[in-house]
Amino acid sequence: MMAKLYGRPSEGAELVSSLEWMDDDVSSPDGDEPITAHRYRPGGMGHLGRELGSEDMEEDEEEGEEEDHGDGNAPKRRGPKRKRMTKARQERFKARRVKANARERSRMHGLNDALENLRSIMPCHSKTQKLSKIETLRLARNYICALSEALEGDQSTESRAFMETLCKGLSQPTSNLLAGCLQLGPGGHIEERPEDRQGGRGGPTILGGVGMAVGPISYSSPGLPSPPYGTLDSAHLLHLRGMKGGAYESHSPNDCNSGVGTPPYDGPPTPPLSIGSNLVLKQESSPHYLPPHHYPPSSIGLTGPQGQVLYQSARYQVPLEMPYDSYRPPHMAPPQMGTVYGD
DNA sequence: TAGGCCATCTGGTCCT
DNA sequence: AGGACCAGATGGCCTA
Repeated sequence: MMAKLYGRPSEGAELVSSLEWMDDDVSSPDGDEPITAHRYRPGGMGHLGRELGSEDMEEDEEEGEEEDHGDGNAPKRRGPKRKRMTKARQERFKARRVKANARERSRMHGLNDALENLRSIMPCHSKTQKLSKIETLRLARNYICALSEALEGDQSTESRAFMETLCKGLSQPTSNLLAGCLQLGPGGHIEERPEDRQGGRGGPTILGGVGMAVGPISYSSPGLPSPPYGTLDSAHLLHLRGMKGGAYESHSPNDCNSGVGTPPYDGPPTPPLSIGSNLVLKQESSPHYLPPHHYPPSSIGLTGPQGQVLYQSARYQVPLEMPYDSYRPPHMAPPQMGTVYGD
């Protein structure tokens, strides 16, 4: 009867059957037990179509008072006698419901758009392994905390602590994605690799023990993990380096736990870079621009129980003992405006 | 097959 | 009265 408004199979469906259900005795199909929103139509989608107190939803009582249902103890329903659900009222209700559904869809799409915007400014995102909603929110929260701590000077954006803050409470796959992003760095342009599909739910463990508690990032899987893929917008982090004395300087420490005491924030001098899998770095001219850096494997926990390197970027195999700055590949110089990394 | 994630429908509540 | 927001519920899709 109803044309599908969007792609989802169930969209616009079931309304008619809901109305049909509404034509049944409202008290309950099998008795006078109170109807709550949790009573369902068997096999159908959605709830018993009923709006308490709504004229349109007042039920068909053409048989008069509800039957006894054979249970003499059942209390009689109180309140005004319900009017019959006429055809016209059904139509009105239907139209109203359709409108409400459309509004709700649109509202949820707006919410999803906002979430997508949030994803796009996360330090790490992959074309093929999209962060789930909950993971996006968690990562965003962690990102804010990590950046706040970095601004306080407690930790460097290249530190292990920064990574740990970033990974707090994230799922294993998301942590893996982060690790992969950090590992691949600016040259890590990944385009639709088949392994991408495996990095999703329950993928191989790289960062073990990263739970709600702040645990050490440690490798917990015996075999070599397959590399997670994605990209890290490390320029995000590097903005920080140039911010001392800049617009962020006045940003006082922010307690991630209390969430209070954050002064008004004027925003960065340049909009946050949003670099997807194509890694387009286009803000070299920004006064706060700093070239992307690369995390040493040891800083993101890609080591075995004995500290051995279990996973390293194929491009940059470096000894773990080397300080980070000493092995930054020479080609990590600031890219040209509009540079597209990758193949 | 179980579990996670998602889009959608739905009824209730609050607000304008 | 109508819209926004919310939470509960369903079924579909996907992956391990």
